[in-house]
Amino acid sequence: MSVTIQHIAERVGVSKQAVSYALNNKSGQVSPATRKRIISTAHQMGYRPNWRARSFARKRSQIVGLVYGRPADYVEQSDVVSLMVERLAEADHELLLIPAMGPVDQWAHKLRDGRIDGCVVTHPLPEGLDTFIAEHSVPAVLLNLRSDADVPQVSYDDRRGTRLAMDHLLGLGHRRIAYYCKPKEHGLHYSNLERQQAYVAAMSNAGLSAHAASVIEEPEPYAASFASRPAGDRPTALLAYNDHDAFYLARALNRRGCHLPRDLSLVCFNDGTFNRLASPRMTAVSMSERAAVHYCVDRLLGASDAVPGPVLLPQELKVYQTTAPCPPVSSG
Amino acid sequence: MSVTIQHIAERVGVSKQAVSYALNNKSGQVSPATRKRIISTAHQMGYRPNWRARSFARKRSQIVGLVYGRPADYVEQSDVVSLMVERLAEADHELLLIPAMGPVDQWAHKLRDGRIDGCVVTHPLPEGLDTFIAEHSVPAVLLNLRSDADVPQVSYDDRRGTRLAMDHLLGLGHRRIAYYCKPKEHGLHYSNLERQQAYVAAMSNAGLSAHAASVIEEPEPYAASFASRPAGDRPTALLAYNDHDAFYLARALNRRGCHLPRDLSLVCFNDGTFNRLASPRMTAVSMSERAAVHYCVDRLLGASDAVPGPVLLPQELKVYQTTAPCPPVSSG
DNA sequence: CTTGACAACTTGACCGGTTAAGTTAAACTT
DNA sequence: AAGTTTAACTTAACCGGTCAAGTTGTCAAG
Repeated sequence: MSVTIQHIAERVGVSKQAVSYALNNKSGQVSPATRKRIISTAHQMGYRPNWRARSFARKRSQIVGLVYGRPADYVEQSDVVSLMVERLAEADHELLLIPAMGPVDQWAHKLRDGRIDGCVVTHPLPEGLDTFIAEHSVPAVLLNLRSDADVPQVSYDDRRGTRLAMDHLLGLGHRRIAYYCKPKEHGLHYSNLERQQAYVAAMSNAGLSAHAASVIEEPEPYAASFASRPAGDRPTALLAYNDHDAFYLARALNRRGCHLPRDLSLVCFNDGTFNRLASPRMTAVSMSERAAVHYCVDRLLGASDAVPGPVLLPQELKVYQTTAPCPPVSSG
Repeated sequence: MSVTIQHIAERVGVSKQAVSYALNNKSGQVSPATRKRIISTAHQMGYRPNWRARSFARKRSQIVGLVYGRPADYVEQSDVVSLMVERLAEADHELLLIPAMGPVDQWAHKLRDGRIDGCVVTHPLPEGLDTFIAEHSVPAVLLNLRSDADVPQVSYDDRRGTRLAMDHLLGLGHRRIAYYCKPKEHGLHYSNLERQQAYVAAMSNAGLSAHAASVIEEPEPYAASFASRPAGDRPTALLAYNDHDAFYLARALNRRGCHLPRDLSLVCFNDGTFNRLASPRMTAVSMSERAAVHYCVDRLLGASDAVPGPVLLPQELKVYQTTAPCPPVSSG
């Protein structure tokens, strides 16, 4: 089959252990002359270390896993994936995708049977996975998730991000501002709660009351009702829980002749790939995904200078094309 | 540390090999009674096979790789990734992402050192990888790529797809139809050549000559020139090489007051995630990515009933919102 | 009563590395 | 010159499974 260190050893006339030492640069174990002979022989024989044997012996696979919901959820995480791959490549590691299908106890063993050296868990958090990780001391970091379990975690400062978005909308003169999300899908995620709470707080700070239709089931019915109401009887601005839902809503509104930002100002959370291609590009609260991913990877691989508690990353407001001053006719 | 078959063997009072046989359901090697005892002991001790040891001994990792360009390219491949993960999960395999960074000989050894059982290579094809794969008999399938090397490959019937799109546009009365792509980025890919050739053929079949501005460098300059010309002096329809470029163009046009499909009908290739969220949703030539991915995975894992030569998959036209009848004023 | 077949194990080797613990000879002390 | 250190190796064990080749004991056939 392929060349092993044994073959090299025979060719050079040393033991296979000497070859191992030489190739791994263990200083002071092999003479420079022998090392040189070994290395050049290895090169000339086209030796490639057997990855399976090596990870077996070293008890490390040089692979990091990404745990996420169903396979399809992964499309939404594509920015995270690409950033992770990039960061891992710098450290000579690779990324294994681990979809969380079914009950945790049916697949979570993958996290501790040696196939990965550690993992990043991202939204949605499979039920019970955080306690599983804590119980079995799986090297893991929760990304954009929160948990009471003793697991490293990074998330975003959604309260501050929400304030930025609300200040922007209020500054543009908007008064009837609603919060838009699909409660069934996102109701459980911390970010929805924090965004919604911060929204309510910002409204009351401004002397306004949270708009009635703050939680919306689906884009189509909402768009229909929105389009049928007179301009004075509907929100002039919306804060959307995420980009995905916001795009669906924008399309539904578009089809009914309502255009952004003419008929409605819209700010969403996430300024990802979709938005980079969208037209009009949405004003968005942007997460520093790069910083988050770097933190996760460095924490998993470095393990040393890690901040102990949960890490909170800042958010930024990116003003693009879907927010405009509140039209005077419908203000107040 | 963790429980091994040796521990189970000692507890039950048999050899570790007996445990191995019992747990692997090798029929006729272990008595049903013993097997039962072994399995229940294993279960009760919380035994999990060591994945590294197992893949070392079995010479299989149960991991399939996906080779693609730079980490960022992966965002465009997110649909493929999600389909692959899904299909692989059914066969108890996992997906490792292998970005193709730098010269092939610097990283291609990853494809044959045992970390993966096989791989799918997708666009863009790293230079020389096809011959590397052929020379070293790496189990691989090229997805949406063509190569003269002796490597299994799946691609799409772009000529037929182009005909569908052109028939649609011609049927709507369009006569001044241009082909839009960025030659620098996509010029080398087979699909660009085929689409362009098929476009020219369709035009001449219809008694028309290919529109002058058939190859465009960048969306912004094109949109500017388009917007500045009178309606009678510009294309009424565009066939875009891909969704990504088409979205950029649509946005650039939008900003200049040109709206789809009022001022221009646009058909693009690919009906992926972007399009699912876009507004207006683009009329697109859709690839059966699911079929392609299934073919790749099945071929890698099954290896038996494989079609020998290159496989050509059909394309479909999906009529959405960016194509409309040619306005009478500017026709002819 | 012997022989053969078969079920139900056990023994031993192996996968290809890594690592700890010798061994040997030269160099360096004192 | 004897003892100690050290460089440069080798030997042996191990990682945790898998798999081929024995070794029993039991039962049936001849």
